Amino acid sequence: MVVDDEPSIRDLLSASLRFSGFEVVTAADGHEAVEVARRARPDLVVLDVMLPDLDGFEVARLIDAPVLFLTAREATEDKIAGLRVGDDYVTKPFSLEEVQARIRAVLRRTRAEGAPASKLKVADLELDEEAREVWRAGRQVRLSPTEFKLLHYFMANAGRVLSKAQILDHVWNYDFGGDAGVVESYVSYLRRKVDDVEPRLIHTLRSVGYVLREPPAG
Amino acid sequence: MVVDDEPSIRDLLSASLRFSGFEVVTAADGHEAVEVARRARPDLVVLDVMLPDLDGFEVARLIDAPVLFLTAREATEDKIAGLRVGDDYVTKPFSLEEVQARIRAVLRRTRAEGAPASKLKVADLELDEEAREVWRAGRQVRLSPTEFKLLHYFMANAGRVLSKAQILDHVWNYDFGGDAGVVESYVSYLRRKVDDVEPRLIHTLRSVGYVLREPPAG
DNA sequence: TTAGTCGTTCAGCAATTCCTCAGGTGGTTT
DNA sequence: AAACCACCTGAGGAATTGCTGAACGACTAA
Repeated sequence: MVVDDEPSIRDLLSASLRFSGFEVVTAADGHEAVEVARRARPDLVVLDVMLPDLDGFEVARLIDAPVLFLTAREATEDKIAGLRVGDDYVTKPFSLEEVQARIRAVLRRTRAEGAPASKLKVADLELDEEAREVWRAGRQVRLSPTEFKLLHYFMANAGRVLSKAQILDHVWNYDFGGDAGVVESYVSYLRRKVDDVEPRLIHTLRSVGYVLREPPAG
Repeated sequence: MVVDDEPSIRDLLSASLRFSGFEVVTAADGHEAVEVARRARPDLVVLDVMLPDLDGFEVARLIDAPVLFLTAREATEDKIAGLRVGDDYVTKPFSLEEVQARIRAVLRRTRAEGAPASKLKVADLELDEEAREVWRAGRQVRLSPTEFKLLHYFMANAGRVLSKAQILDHVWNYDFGGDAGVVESYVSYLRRKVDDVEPRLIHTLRSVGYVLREPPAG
């Protein structure tokens, strides 16, 4: 369940989550959230702390599901102490990769049982979401946060062609104002760190975008 | 639904889309777009960013359908960050092939389920729109963007005779000023790259045009 | 404070792509 | 056979696109 009073944020999150295979319901304020949650029984709630009627933490108390809070970057310090065990938070403005990563982390912790491996693997490139580790050809590679998010997005969409605009939309914060040049820079960093051996996995499709995939045999 | 205030663009797009089997409704400004969309419930909206009354992004917010934006080549950089997930954009001046390719891509992403293969095949020549790959006689072939668009147009119209004027209208931008000589050049490139083995698939019909088809057995 | 990391921008260079043009080829007409 | 025509293709210059090193400020840890 996605709870936010701004329609643009609500749409952004629900479209992105639906695309990733989640079933999504939404609510625009605290009372609606409580009501919808009672009927829909969500596995997890993405909840803006700042709602027009109720405080996000109050809403969380009335709902029996783990919560991922959305909070303004300033108002964090004093609030995060109020998190229940199992909950987590993301600051606005966020990137979709960030939100989805946190959602998966919360669900993983919650559904303690049969923990899914949470490892992505393409050829001899491996990424462990949980441990935040990346391995290429048996060697561990250190990545910065943005490099990690970008590589994760590539690996989660291995074989699919991704435009620079798509990458910008998913990996960078939704309010990022810069141009696609920064994507080129980070692809360059990734190539140096994790794609400096054969077979090359990150391929440029000129004036289209990039793909991460094992090159075809022929 | 096609939304643009210039009648020439509106007609160009709606004629081309109708010919390809889409049902099309049109609108000339933002308010009309919102109204028409409410009644017609389009699966997708092709929307000029620059409208006389409302901003294209505002219109998009008021319509519950994925959007393919049409934007001027300059005004892209700062705007593409404003796309919602699932949306896409094409810069003016565009080619009809370009627009149709993007439309198909958006619809494919949106109707997540039962994704159609999106593969074209003629004899031992195969083209995968999604992966942007081309294979001839089991070998993968690398094509430039224009070569790819041209081959796609040929394969989507396999067996049909295409005049150079038709090809120019579909594959090249609508403001292209040059002559048909460029089509000859690109047909030549294609022949070298994908039609260098038997059976020959691209045939010249002198003073008529070209056809892509498997030659009859006899 | 200092050193280090990170995110971002930018400019110069490299690679690719686009298009034009002109000479050559081969078919068609006179 | 000669003249004409449509077409093919190689060459090359211009433009576009992408890559990467360098530099900057913000931030963090020691």
